Amino acid sequence: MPRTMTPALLDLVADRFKALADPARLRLLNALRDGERTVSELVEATDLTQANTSKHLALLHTLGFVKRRREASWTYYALGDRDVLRLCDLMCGRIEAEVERRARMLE
Amino acid sequence: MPRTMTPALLDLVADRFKALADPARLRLLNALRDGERTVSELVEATDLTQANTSKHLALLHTLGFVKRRREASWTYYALGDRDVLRLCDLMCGRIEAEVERRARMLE
DNA sequence: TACGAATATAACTATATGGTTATATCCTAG
DNA sequence: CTAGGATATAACCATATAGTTATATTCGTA
Repeated sequence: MPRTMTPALLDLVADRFKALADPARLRLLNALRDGERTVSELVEATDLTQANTSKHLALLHTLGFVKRRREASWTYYALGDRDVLRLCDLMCGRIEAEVERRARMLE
Repeated sequence: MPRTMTPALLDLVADRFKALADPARLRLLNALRDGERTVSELVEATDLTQANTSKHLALLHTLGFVKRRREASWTYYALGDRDVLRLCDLMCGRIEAEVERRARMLE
């Protein structure tokens, strides 16, 4: 975080964290782990409705978390870059640490 | 992100991203960059109301993003660990990259 | 051209949550 | 033990948004 966090920059950062702050969107990103998928494949993989899936994907795309490629009548989505998973991994690491800390307190 | 993202784990991750998905809380974390601060100092630094500040700090504390220490009638808050800023830096890095990409497209 | 599959969007509702005001709690001084 | 400062909590309202249903769009094909 740069020292000079203007209110505008703070809003941008907050918006991006907000995009990751939803279980449905995290499921979608996780489903893209192994490569690109069509919307229908993502619907299948995540158990979300088609409309809901499209809406979430649109948001993730706007913020660059996923990229897309049209081919015939399908849209293939893929992770935007490696940062996405790195962010999630960092968060998971925190949770693991927390769980361990709690386990140790119960010993 | 581990391969097996159970719904419960997804909720935990989402909750943590949600904590960072608010400009007011980001301001508080940023204000803690250089070390611990009392609540009143944070109120002063962020222009939030006292009640609002306390509420946000309570949430950040629950999730381990800040730690606190009571001394006399003051509560000193500090960053929970280095991950917090690392997460924000990653996000800022994404934004910078995005801005640059856009600038290049206008050339 | 008309149809159907794949995807996107619009309108709506219900819920979650950020900010405020008011009050409670905790601590120290006198 | 009372007063006052520092912090936390409660109750409330207004807004934002996730999910749904319905419809629009886009594209290949009969």
